[in-house]
Amino acid sequence: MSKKRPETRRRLLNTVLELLLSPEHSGLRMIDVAKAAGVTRQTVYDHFKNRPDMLMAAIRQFGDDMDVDGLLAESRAASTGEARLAAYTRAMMRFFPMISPLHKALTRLGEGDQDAIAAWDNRMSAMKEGCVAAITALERDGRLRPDLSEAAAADYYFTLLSIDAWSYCVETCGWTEEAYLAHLQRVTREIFVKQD
Amino acid sequence: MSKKRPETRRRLLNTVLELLLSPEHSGLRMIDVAKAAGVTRQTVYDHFKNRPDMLMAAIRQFGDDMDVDGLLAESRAASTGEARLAAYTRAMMRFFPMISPLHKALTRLGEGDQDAIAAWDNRMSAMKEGCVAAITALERDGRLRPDLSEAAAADYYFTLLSIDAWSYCVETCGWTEEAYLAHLQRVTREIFVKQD
DNA sequence: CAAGAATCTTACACTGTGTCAAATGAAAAA
DNA sequence: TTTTTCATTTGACACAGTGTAAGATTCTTG
Repeated sequence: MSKKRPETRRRLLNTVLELLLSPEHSGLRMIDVAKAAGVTRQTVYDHFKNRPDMLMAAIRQFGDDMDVDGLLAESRAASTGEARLAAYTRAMMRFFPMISPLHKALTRLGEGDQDAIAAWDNRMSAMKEGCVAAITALERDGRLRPDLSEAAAADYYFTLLSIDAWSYCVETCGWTEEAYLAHLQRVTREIFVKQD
Repeated sequence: MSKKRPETRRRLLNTVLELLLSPEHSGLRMIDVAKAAGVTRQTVYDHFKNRPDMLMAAIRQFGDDMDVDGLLAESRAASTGEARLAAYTRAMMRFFPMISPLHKALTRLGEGDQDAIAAWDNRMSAMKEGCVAAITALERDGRLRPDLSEAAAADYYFTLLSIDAWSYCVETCGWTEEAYLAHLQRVTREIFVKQD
């Protein structure tokens, strides 16, 4: 059921993502995936247990195709807490334009595909660890605002790094990506970093 | 199709909300609504054109049942921009616990019920006007940070008043509602209000 | 009571998911 | 080259859920 012809599976997953990200995106039925991949509906079921399983596999592949480590390298290499915070924020802002289309596509599939959405949310919340690491580095430098606990600061930093907030300002309100990043850098500095 | 027996329609809408907000919430089929309301599936279709239409009516009723004007009175009556900003933030934080369950229920219905979700989003983004009003009042007092345009400040204030951010900190991370409100008051003041 | 409206009953058409078994076809092994 | 094997195809089928239709009831109200 899982690994018939790797090439076909690959093609199916690419097709799923393609359809999911296509502007129309009016449904995404199994038959649509099959047709677009030049294959029978049965073949889809030969490769994936069911719809949620197929979607989860597509999401996983999408994630794997991205060079996450490369994006995070600068942040991890930062020598000071402040530098790490800024670098992590910058990294996430580079991330968002890549994942935003898929994010929006997934939020509009509900009910039956709950598992797939959970898989995505899980990937997203891996970001939280980076938030914790950045705040921890800041605290270690003695530069975290004294009126904030490490946990609370990490929680709130995570909410500031919301893709929905980014999407609203950049995609809905027309901010440039640079303007949003600059704004967020100022905000995080003011909120989290102890001022001399 | 719309106005048969007002009492029955009312009962149906209440039932929809009840089921939507119930902890299990495993599906919400038309038949579930009918049974729970002690009525035939046909009767549901006698009162609502289809599923999205029914959901939209339920959402509308939910909104109408809330005393929005009462919650916003303090903000509208505020004499200074700073007071208005603080009052509006406070009002929204009183709002969120009431609407959060429905918000979560709606985000997990996708695809076919897109219209209903759009109706909800529309109601939510009415909040934006309050954000603009608060920021405008601040600007009028000459207390808006000079490095922020009125539009950009309103955009970002709106993202800070995100129910998802509230939900994450309060419901997921265990902040008290008071702590979140206090935090948000400090953050908005620091970000938007010109410091002397 | 009688008229008219709301609701019920039963049936059907349609779409989409998931399953099954046998037929086909193409590539690897003999 | 022939055989074997395995992915894919074909053409069903069962099932669940939505939406529609027509006629039979039951209720409200004049």
